[in-house]
Amino acid sequence: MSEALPLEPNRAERSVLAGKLVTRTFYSRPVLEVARQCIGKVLVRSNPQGVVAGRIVEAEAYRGPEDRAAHSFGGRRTRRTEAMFGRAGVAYVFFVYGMHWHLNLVAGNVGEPHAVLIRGVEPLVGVELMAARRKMDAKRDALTNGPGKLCVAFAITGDDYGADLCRRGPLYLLEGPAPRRIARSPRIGVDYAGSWAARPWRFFDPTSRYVSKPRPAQRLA
DNA sequence: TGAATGATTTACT
DNA sequence: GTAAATCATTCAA
Repeated sequence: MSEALPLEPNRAERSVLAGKLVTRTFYSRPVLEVARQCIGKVLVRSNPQGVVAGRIVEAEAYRGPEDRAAHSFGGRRTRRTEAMFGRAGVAYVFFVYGMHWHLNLVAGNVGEPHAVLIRGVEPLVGVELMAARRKMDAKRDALTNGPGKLCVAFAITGDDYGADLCRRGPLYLLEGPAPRRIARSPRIGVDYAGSWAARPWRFFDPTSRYVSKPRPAQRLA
């Protein structure tokens, strides 16, 4: 991308990156708790272009096999969903609408196909690199306020499928200050799931600018 | 083998 | 506000 990058992390950025790794036991719990408590944790991406990191401000729980909104509904186990059936603390990455990647954290015990979709992140480290990838100004909320947008900013693709988030590799999660408040609502974009769509399994920090904006169709509901 | 669709984003009227 | 972009995955046949 840009030849001027990467920049060395500054003092504040180094402080963020010095945080403790989130351990696998955190993920090996009920998916609703994982979704709620991952708000405030810090997602880190490290690759040859540089390091970017951001605070998770919005996430949704998907609890297969009973949850009709989950890709693992009905116990569907395929090449795509396989990661959700394995150990917790790895990345479940998938491609939708012919153009967007989405990142999930695998949760629960082995054999329980649960996952947490990351929908919004507040930039903390490498904002200029994110802006270059997004081809927009670094100050805009739209940089990382949606599941597909943040995957572009973090350069997350199918290559990250199954990545272990519990060690300092290309993609991992660090502890961060807990938010003052956590709000919840129904999940976005899962109207096909009948009554499951009404369950308040979306969690977010209501004070953050980087929570995703509802689409027109959502606004009417 | 083919048709339908989606855990969305962007551009445009 | 609406529509286009664009393709892996899924399911039916």
